[in-house]
Amino acid sequence: MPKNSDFDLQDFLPYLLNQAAEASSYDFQRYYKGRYGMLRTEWRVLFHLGRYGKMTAKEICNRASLHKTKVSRAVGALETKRFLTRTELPDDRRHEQLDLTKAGQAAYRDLSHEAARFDANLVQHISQADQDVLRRCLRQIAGL
Amino acid sequence: MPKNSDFDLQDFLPYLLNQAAEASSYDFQRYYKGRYGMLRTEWRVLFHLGRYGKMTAKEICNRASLHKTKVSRAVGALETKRFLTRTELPDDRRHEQLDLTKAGQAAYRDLSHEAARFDANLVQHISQADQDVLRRCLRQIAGL
DNA sequence: AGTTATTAGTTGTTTTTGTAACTAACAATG
DNA sequence: CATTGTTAGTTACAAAAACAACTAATAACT
Repeated sequence: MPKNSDFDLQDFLPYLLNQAAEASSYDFQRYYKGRYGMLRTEWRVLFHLGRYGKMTAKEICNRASLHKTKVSRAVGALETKRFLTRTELPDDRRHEQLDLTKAGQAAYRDLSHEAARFDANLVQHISQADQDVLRRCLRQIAGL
Repeated sequence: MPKNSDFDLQDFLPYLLNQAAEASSYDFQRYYKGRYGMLRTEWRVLFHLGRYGKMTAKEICNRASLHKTKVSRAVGALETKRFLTRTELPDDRRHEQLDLTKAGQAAYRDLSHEAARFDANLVQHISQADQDVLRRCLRQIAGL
């Protein structure tokens, strides 16, 4: 069985991407899960609201490429934790604007601070030039 | 609220990695799921056995960074599909050697062929130099 | 040998996802 | 202004993953 003709699993990009994504996500979990009992989707929603300001669930779906059911559940969980409030918009009562509460903003600041440190630590052994290439390639593959 | 002092979500590596990983994995599913009804873990186990030859479940766990329960269930599913056989090793009856059947090998060849094509397509707009940087960085982050 | 500890693998139970069907509000068409 | 279509969001159910508890075989210790 000649295996050397095949390309190696270590070179298969979806595999590599998953391994890298899982490794880095797993380590960062400890912050949002450990400190606030949040799920990954909740952390993403929180990040979007904290970073880009008040918006509607649909906008988060689009920006974060998340399915509406995931966002719906995350918003519900964040509301229960009193990290955000919903306000029905008078012009179209289907939309509801999501706002972080003080507690939500505090959690966002804390976590985004950790995220920046975490990120810096991840790439500390990668040259600036390579980091730029890496992020550019990832954005392209992700279709961002 | 000064948001510009914060770093952007688009630059957070775990986020980017997840987006890229999900986008690429999602598209490749169609091959192993569509053609053989396999789950991602099954595909990984098949790939390991096809690429690196017969081995034990534990070895797959270590090489693929997969939890033993996932591998156990994937092996069961692949056995049901008659893609592999188990043989208890006489020297230690806890281990069982996993071997691909003819059908398993055929599926592996088919899928690894598609994987190579898929991979080439993913990086078609990325220069060879950048691809090298990308894979090197990913391997480092993944801890491979 | 007999007890305890490890290791490989499985099974069961709980969380979390994914998918589809649903409600409610609005828009467009006749 | 009824009918049909679309959109935002929720809910219910099925598939999959995570985690813990378990069995069986071997190793280590006394």
